[in-house]
Amino acid sequence: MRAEPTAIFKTLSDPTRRALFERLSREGELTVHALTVPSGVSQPAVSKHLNSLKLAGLVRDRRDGRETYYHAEPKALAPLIDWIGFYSTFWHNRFDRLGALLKRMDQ
Amino acid sequence: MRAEPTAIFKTLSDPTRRALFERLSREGELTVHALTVPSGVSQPAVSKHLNSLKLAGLVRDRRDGRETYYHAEPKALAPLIDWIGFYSTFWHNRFDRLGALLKRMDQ
DNA sequence: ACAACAGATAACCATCCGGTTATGGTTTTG
DNA sequence: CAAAACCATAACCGGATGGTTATCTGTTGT
Repeated sequence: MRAEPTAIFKTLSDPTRRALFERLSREGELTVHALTVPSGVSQPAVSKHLNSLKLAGLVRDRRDGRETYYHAEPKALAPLIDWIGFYSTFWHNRFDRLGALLKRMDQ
Repeated sequence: MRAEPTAIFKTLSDPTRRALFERLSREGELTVHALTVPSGVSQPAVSKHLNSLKLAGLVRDRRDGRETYYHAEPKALAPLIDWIGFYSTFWHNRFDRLGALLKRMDQ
């Protein structure tokens, strides 16, 4: 049984949500406030997006006083890479099961 | 300017649609009828999904009489891989040699 | 103590999305 | 030529989704 990539695809399909993940990937730990300011949407919207990302395993949070720090969890992208290599014969032939390969590299 | 992966994420986020792409990737050219039978949804639903995939560049079609053959366009997944490597430093390190591969493949 | 701040949740709303049935346009078949 | 087959499109419907404002809890600072 392979991991289900539907949730990851769906979570990353929203540009605002993906932008949050991108910032966290590049800048490390950030508070909700820091993420909200340049996001273009309201703070509740950001909170909801962060919760979606969290449910998909793409981010984690850490409470510190009245602030909550979020950080990206890039390993959660593995099912995506696995899917690309597994179902697309094009990539499959060229990368020989890229996902599995990268998993082995992780050790 | 990087390719916009939103459309690809969104298109692949639906399981029925992704299953169509998977079948076309594995089995090559198939008619709408052949795709409809085991899909679990109606023929118009399949046609609409195929059109979505087509708009995202993930499939192409070829008319032959009263039948329309669809086939996968796996190169259209390249922006996905590019995005993963670009925004996730975690995977970026693992993709160091991959970027060159992708560019060389573009011929 | 209290005012201000950080964040999550509730309630609501408009739009999008994936499904359906019905139908129309071509092409093949009998 | 008439009927059947293949596919696309139209029209419609219910539920999911992304946004808002309002509010609540909890924490910090004066």
